[in-house]
Amino acid sequence: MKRPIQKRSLATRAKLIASAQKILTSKDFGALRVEEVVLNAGVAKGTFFAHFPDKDALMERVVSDEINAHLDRIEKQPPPTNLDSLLRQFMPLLQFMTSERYVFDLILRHSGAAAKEEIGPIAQTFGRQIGVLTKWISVGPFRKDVPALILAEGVQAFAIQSMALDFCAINSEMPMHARLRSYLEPWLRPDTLS
Amino acid sequence: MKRPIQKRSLATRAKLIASAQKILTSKDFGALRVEEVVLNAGVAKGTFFAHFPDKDALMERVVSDEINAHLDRIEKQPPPTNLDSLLRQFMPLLQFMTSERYVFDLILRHSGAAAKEEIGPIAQTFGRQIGVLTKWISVGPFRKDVPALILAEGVQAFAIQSMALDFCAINSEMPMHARLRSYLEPWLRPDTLS
DNA sequence: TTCACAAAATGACCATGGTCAATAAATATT
DNA sequence: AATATTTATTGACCATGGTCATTTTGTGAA
Repeated sequence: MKRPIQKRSLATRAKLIASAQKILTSKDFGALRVEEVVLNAGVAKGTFFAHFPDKDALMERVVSDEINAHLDRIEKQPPPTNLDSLLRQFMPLLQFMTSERYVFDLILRHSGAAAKEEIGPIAQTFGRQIGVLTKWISVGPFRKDVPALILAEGVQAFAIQSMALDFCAINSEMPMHARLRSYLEPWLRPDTLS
Repeated sequence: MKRPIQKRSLATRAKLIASAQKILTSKDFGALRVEEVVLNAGVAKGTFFAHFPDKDALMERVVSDEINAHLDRIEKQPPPTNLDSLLRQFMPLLQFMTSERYVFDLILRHSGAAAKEEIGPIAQTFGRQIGVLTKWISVGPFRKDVPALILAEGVQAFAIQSMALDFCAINSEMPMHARLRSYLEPWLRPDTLS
């Protein structure tokens, strides 16, 4: 017979997440160890894996919380009236995503839902991003000959490309936002160019 | 006083690579174990890490060899005269890149050179890709209002986006090449749209 | 209250990538 | 040839993520 989830279990999960967040105030994401999380939370290692399928799942949870906070802020703003303000509103989020190589790789790995499985928290934030971008693009001064959804997906692709190149030694003379702008101008406003 | 690398060392490295390649004829990339590689090559585990900084480095080597073979073929072809033949010529490469989740993640992780370090073999193949694309785009029937290099980088960004979405359960009803085409039409030929 | 049983937690154990002090094998110097 | 010095190899050992049979705890039924 099925029984509901005990509140003890919810408390344990909360302890694990809180423990991770506490550790992350003084350590990089990449330096976080499962061992440390469970020690700090006062539970056994096996308990961790009863709550999260793997370490990535916890990191996903923490990182997606951060991304969602950015998206909350972004969604509160009025739609941008030009490309530069669109860029400006998204930059803090991109900044976070590239704050650490580990974080960027984690996000990349989970930006699409894994095949045939349930959509993960990071993939969900990508869905939200597409939502905001689609709306903003459709009401803003941007090209109308292409569906706003396609344009939004393109912006996402260019953002990822810009972030990836930002980690690259060769291309580091150009700041990320400038690179992104050089893609988005011809993508979103091809008619304004000679 | 410095001495040249011994041929014994080169032989060992070759044995390791050959061993990996042999194993990969009957196993997925993701299932390859360092233990198995050294056993098969008849050397100790420590020897492996004297030749490769980590497992990724070997995988990079093997995967980049494969990519370079594709690029050799691609570079032999005449420049495409339209978008569809451009796509067709690149599809086998993209197919290989998405043949396995492990391979795609590896490629993503190493597509940009790691900061301040030497450029890796996979990053080099991305450089080659940009080279071919830039040339093809500049001589083909594509927009001229944007530098061909920027357009080429955009194609790469869209290719990655298409591959990533191809792994995604939600979006899998649309084949990769069709998705990529829907991005590239407005990116490379914005004037042909209404 | 007691019992039965499902949910939760435990920690010894495993798998695998990676390290390093010690050793062996080349090569240069005498 | 004997010795010194640098390069290459070795394998015991470590770090860390992850598993699972066993035990503990909570809860509904009697």
